[in-house]
This record gives sequence, C-alpha cells and structure tokens, in this order.
Amino acid sequence: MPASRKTPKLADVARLANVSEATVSVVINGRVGKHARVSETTQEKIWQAVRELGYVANPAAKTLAGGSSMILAVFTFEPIFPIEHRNFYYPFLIGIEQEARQHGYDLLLLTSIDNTQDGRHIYRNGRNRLQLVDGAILLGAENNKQEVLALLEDRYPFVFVGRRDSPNDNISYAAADYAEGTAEIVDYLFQYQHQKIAYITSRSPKESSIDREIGVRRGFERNGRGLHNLQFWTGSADRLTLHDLTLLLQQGVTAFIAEDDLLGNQILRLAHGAGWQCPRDFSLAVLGDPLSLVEPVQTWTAFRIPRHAMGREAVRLLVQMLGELDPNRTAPYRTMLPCTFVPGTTVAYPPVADLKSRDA
Amino acid sequence: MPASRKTPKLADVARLANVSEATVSVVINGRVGKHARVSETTQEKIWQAVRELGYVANPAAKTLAGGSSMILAVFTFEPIFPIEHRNFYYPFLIGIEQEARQHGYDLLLLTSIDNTQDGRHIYRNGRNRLQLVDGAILLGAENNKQEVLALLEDRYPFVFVGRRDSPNDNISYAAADYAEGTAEIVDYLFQYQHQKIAYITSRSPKESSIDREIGVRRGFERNGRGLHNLQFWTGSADRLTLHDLTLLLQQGVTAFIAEDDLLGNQILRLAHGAGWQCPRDFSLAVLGDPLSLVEPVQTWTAFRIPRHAMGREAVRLLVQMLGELDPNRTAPYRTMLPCTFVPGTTVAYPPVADLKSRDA
DNA sequence: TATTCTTGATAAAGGGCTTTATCAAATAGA
DNA sequence: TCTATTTGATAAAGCCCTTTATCAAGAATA
Repeated sequence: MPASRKTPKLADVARLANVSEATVSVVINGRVGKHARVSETTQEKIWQAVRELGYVANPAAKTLAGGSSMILAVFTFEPIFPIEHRNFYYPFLIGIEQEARQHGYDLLLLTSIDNTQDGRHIYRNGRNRLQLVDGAILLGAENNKQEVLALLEDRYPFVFVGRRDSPNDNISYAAADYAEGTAEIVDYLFQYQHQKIAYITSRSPKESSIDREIGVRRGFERNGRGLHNLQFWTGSADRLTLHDLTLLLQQGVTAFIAEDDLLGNQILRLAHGAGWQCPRDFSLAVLGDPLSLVEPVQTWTAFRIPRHAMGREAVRLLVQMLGELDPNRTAPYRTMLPCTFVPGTTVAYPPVADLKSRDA
Repeated sequence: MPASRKTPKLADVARLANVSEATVSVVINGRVGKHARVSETTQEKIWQAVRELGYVANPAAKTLAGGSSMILAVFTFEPIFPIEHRNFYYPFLIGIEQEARQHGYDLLLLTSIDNTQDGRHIYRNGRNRLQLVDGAILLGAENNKQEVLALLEDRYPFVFVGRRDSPNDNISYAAADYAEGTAEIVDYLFQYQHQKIAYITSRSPKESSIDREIGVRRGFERNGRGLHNLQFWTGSADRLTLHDLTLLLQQGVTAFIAEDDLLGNQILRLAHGAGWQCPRDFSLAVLGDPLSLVEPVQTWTAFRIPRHAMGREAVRLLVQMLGELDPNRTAPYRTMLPCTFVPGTTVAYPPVADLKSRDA
C-alpha cells in the first residue's frame, strides 16, 4: 500500500503516547493484566494517540506475529463455489456469513479448484492458503480425507459443516441429524399404511449417505417392522430403470424412499412414462432438500436440512474453539441440529388393490 | 497454526538446497534475472527441496515483506452483503468470483457493517482490512466518498463496479452504459408513437441516476423531440400518488419511464387500483433490472444490466492494474459495457383516444 | 599478464506486530 | 528501618519473507 502520507504504525502511536511499542500492543489488544500491567492513565494516553493518528493495525503483521487476523476461511471441496442461484450449498454460506459478521470476522473464500497437477487442495501454488486466517469452515461433500487429517494433526482450527468421520473421531462439526430425519419419514410412511418400502440409494461411502441408511433401519425397528419389508435398490439415478421399479412394485412395494431428489426425480420420470401417478399409484419420499436446480413438479414429502442454522452453528463452534483457553483440549466441538419434516404431496395411502391384497 | 511437525519455512528449503534464503525467494517467485542471477542447476536444486519439504510460503509474511497475497477484497457499501437470493448485487459477485478464480486469486469478503461508532468503513476495529490483500473491488451504491478518495490518494489499487465520479475523474471502473440503455428505451417508446412521456425518477445524486436522466434527454434529442414533451416527476416510490399520475395523463402523457422497478411497481399498483391496465391504457418502461425481491407481474419493457460481465470486467481491470509495470500511471482503468434492451410486455401503442387527440 | 565484464549468489536490512523475560519504583509487611 | 512483594512498563527476540547492495570468481578483452 504505497501511501502519500504513510499509514501510521504502532511505533508512531508509541512515540506520540510516550510509551513503548510493547505497551501499546498490550493495550490495543486488551491484554492488560495478562501480558503486562498498564495504568489507567497510560491506557487513556494510548487510546488518545490511536484516535489522533487514526491508527489501524496491519493485519499481515499481526498475523505474522501470531496475533489474530479476524478472518475465517471458508473452504469448499465442491468444484464450483456456491455463489450460484439455487445451489445446494448456498444457504450454508448465508448462515456462515451472518454468524461470522456477528463475531466481527471477515470471510476468505477458497475453492478447491486447482490447476496445478499435485492434487493438493488446501495448499495451492506453493502457498498454504490457510495460514493467513484464524480458522476455517470446511464445506462440501468431496472432501479430501488426507488433507483434512493433515489439518487435524497440525491442530489447525477448523469446523466441518456436516458430520465427518475420522479414525479418532475427533473432527469438529455442525451437522444435521439425517438419521432421525429419515426415521421420521419412515414413521410417516407407516402411518399411511405402507407395509413394504423400497429404499432407493446411491449407497455412497459419504457420511450423509450412511446416516440416511441408518435412519431407514431405525425407522423400521422402532415401528416394529421386520427388515424383510425393506427392499433396497442401489445405484445412481441414470441406472434406475422402469423395469427395476416394476419389479419392486410386484414384490408388494407401495412406497419409495429416494436418497436424494435426483433419484426421486428419476423415479417420477419413469413412472410418468408408464402412466403411473404419484401418490395415487405409489408413494414417494425424498431424504433432504433438492440438490438439483430443477424446479420440482410436486412438493416432495421430505425433510428440510437446516442449512442456514448449520452454517451459523459451524461458525459459532469455530469461534468458540478459537476463544478456548485450553490448548490441550482434544474433544471435538460438535452440534447436531434437527431436520424438519415436510409432509409434501407425494405420500398417500397405498392403492386399494394393495390394501386388499395385504388383508387377503 | 500450532503444528506438530512444524511447517517448513524458507530457511528450511535454503538449508536443504544449500543456498541462501535470498536465492530461494528469488527462484520461487520467478524473479530470476530481475533481482539476481541463478544458474539452472541451482534452480533445480531449489525446486527439488521445495517439493521434498512440501514447502508453502506463508502469505502473511509475504504480504508483510511486500509480496503479493493473491487475494482480492470485495468490499460492498451495501448494508447487507449480497449473499442472498435474488439480491440485486448477487450477479456481480458471481462474475467477480469467476474471474478472480481464473486469475488464481482468492476473495476476501468485507462488508461495511460496522458496530463501532466511528463511522469508518474500510477501516474497522482499528484495522485496515485492505492491507492484507493485493487490491479491492468496490461494489454498491452507498459509497462513502471520503473513504474512496482516501484510497485514491493512497494509490491503493481498486476498481469500482459501476461508474463513479471523482474530482479528478481518476477512479477506475467497469460500468454499464445506462445512458445509452435508457436512450434506447426512449427510442422504443417513440417507435410506438408516444409523444408525451413522463420520467418518474428519484433524481438521486448517484451516478446511476444521473446517467439515466442523461439517457432520457439524449433519447429525446436524437429523435428530434422537444423537451416540452418530457414531464418529470421526482420523488420516492412511497410519495407517488394516483393524483400525480392522473395529472400527468391529463397533460397528454401516454408513457411512463420509471427509473427503477420500485417506482415502476408503484405506478402499476396505483393504476391497478384505478382500474387502468398496462399497456392498454398507458405504457411503462423501467430502467434496469429489478432491485426489489418481488416477482414482477408483467415482464417490464426495460434493459438488462450486464451485471455478470461487469463483475468479471472489474476483476480483469484490477488484475491488469496490479500487473502494470508503470507505478506512475495515473490514467484510470475503465470499461463501459452495453446494456441489453428487453421488449417486455408493458409498452404498446397509445390508446386510440390519445392518438386521435394528437391528430386533432 | 593486467584489466574489465559477467555470472552466480549472498548478507543484511527491513516490514509491523506480539510476547517473554527483565527491571525499577512504589508499596506492603515485619 | 529493611526486606518482600506488587505495580507499571520496557528491551529485545522473533514471526517469515523480499529486496538492495555487495562481493568473489570466472570469462572476456586488451
């Protein structure tokens, strides 16, 4: 920052106030009584000088010297940074931004896009992009386990948005309770007299997928239904065929649970092609908010992911972590937020034929 | 960043490669031949060491020592940071983000929200938030002239999104040509046989408002119409009454040009209350994209602001500025982007009665 | 062979801040 | 009155990197 009239520095304040730089630093950072003792009089003199010069600390220097930069990084492993309408990750960001601002933090947006060949993400162009900030919020599904573990080992302060497993189970996160949200969907289907249910899932190794499957099973268990009433179909949306659906229906399935809206939409599309209507001919529930940008035709019976709250909570946890006195604490910071059930219009009682056949 | 295995630093690389820190710095930053000469052999040795240690430069130190941080700040004077659906400023951000990433820059989001009482914005909590970054993109209408001038004087590199006046006319910007966009709207209204037109404007001192008025006048001039055919109504949307509109219509006005959609919507609301229909009873055009979050009932006859392109262009200009060799250049960096005319559905030929009265 | 360029590399001086260890003076305790 | 403690403040080292000025050695020129 080339300046005509040079920006005042700590030394200038010290000179004007007739004290040492150390004292100024202590006072300005509210470390009086911790690093050193400073009389009221001196403190007032210093603030006076600060005001007079319009002194502003250089954040780079602060950071370098081990102070805080009052900046949090938001790191997303998604290929496209969610600054995009209707993007699934967008509401998280809003929450993150709001909470960060409330705590006086600015946000450094980092994306994992990387045109170097080394495949590292957090590190880019030979520069650790996190060294500049006080801590990081990690967001997105495609996480690079290796890098995250490296951060953990470095005791770098970060919080995930969404549950994340790790060998020592020591990752901090603000997560949504997908399992319970899912179980409630199952409850609902049972209330609507569905007996046989098919779970259409990608069965990816991601935590979000694992939790949903846990929820499905939990739903069956707590309603006292045997797992023989639960059919699985595993694969990605483009692999799902009408034949698959027909087969499931023939086995007595009257309701589908789709892991996400991509699968849900595919079910709907196939069914529509065959002249079936939802929820007249079959019921359908979706586990969570839409990932796709397609405006849904019907309102899914689904649960809402508290994305906004998750973003806020993640920042809250991070700030708490940064303010924590004990540098030896190993316990992760965590919050589990509930999902909200949405009745929607895609679930109804099974077709009479099915009810009859059940009674028979 | 407390680390178990300390992050390697420049000195470590130097030691491993058996050269001085200075040499490493020169090589890593591609300053060979500029600051010093280094043989191919040595360079290779250094890169080897860098790879082996996984060295990553500390951005804070780089910044402090006068290097570049590869971070751009996005500063908005708006009270709410545009991370929000359907926000007027949102598309700008998308463009900014895309272009920044293309150039390898990360983004620091700064907002003008300020809970200290001193009323300063770029400076907050006794910390100049811009000292950390290489340059800044300024966005938003409520700019603080004083601060911007201070930046200019400091020769701090920044680019505005949108045209900005300054005493020496030396502010860099990527702007949209509102004047021409507006003039085209006027052309269009004349094509539709409107004779008397009312311009409903806030007449704020903002550049965007000034340019639109210039455009209105230009439209009249280049169509050879006298300004006595141009009526003005000045004020904010909540001050506009049905009486005002009636008066204008009585004076022979058949088309309104609203400076923004807030005014446009108010016109529509009032008219609707009186049983008038648009464009049957009167025509209406709006100068630019909607500021409000209200979904419009009709598609305005309007022009589109190339918000996305403006964002990108602003970053392009900033990057260019940063790469500029000549530190003494005083000429601002500027681009003027065209707006796109949108026919919409709110303009038609004037009511027959009016055409007749004109002929009479 | 003596002199001038080049080439290749370095020492050292910052850049602006934080923090630890240290100290003098003032106060309290005996 | 003399020592022990508390109070108020500082010197100096360090954070990690960039850049300028300087230099030794080898190559080219005379």
